[in-house]
Amino acid sequence: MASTVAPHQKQFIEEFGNLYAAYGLKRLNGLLIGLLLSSEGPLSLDEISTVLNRSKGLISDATRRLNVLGYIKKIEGPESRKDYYTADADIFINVFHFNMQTVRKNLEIADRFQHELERQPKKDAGRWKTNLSVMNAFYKQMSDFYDGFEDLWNKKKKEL
Amino acid sequence: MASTVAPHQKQFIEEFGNLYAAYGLKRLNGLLIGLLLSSEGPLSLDEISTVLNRSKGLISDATRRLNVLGYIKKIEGPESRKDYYTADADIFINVFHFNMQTVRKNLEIADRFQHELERQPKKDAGRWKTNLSVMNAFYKQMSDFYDGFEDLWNKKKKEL
DNA sequence: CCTTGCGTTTAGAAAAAACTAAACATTCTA
DNA sequence: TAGAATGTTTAGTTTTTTCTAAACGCAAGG
Repeated sequence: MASTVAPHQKQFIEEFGNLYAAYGLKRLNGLLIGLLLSSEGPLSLDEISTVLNRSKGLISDATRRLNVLGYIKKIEGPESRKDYYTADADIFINVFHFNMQTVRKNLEIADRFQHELERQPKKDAGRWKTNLSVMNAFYKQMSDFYDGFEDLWNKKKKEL
Repeated sequence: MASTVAPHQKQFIEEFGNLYAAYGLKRLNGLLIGLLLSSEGPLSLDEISTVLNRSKGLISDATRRLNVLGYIKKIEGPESRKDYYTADADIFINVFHFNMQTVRKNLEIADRFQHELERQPKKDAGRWKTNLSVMNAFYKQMSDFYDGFEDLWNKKKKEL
């Protein structure tokens, strides 16, 4: 497998890095995922390390984490005892699940503090109360929407 | 206005800080927004600075940025020339718009590189091509969903 | 004008994150 | 069983981010 990469693949990888960075995630994770998405076959640690120009230890750590998150997959190398990595087919939905968690967390917080304020009614918390119910309504709707989204995607995926 | 804060408001503020941090955004922004959401009236720079225990310069900078993003609003103080800040009523939808941008960016990238690969057909880019079309389909659907979400929310907001 | 009360900018300190190089552990191979 | 090829852990360095303290600028009121 080539340890270097064509110009527009390089560009794609960079875009992914930037995307992840802009999103607050680790730039390196973006680079890694961009690389695996645009590579024909699975890549070894050393290959990734060379292309991305990072030390082996760092890549070892990054791949392990991304593997746990379900963003990339470890492949048993056929011949040697090398590990090979490839982008998980469900990577997009898995990243989406991460977002979903945040939405659920928002909803949970709104709920919790709404109950808190009811249980122990404070004067001068009118604004807070109002904000909590808007927050609750918003993330409830979003949560429902996300469920709908996932159902639809699962159907569409079968067609592809 | 009180320069200190009840225990469970403190807790709410912390939750918001953690939420933002977990999302990759600045923890301080979360704290600030949590504070404003749970405060009865607008707060001055100095009050925010005291409650969050950060220097005035830092808070000055943070508020200005959040104001530009539309997450918080500057209120003209009636008596003095102090600036007062409050959480924008549309804060949740505005944060949502930020996500939307990322989704659109993903879609744009998928599109762009699909065209790139067509224009200049590489052999051994089968995997990349497949991934791009999955990516395209995924973020297209998500983009559509987001539009639908926003329409529905605008309707629901009128009821509240 | 001079002073006072405010928000902003800035230089640099402190803390956190990203990264490297090297030691280490494990497993295969000869 | 020694050597080679691998992935992991660790200690420490570099880079980036966050934050403070103080200087600054500007407007209002005497």
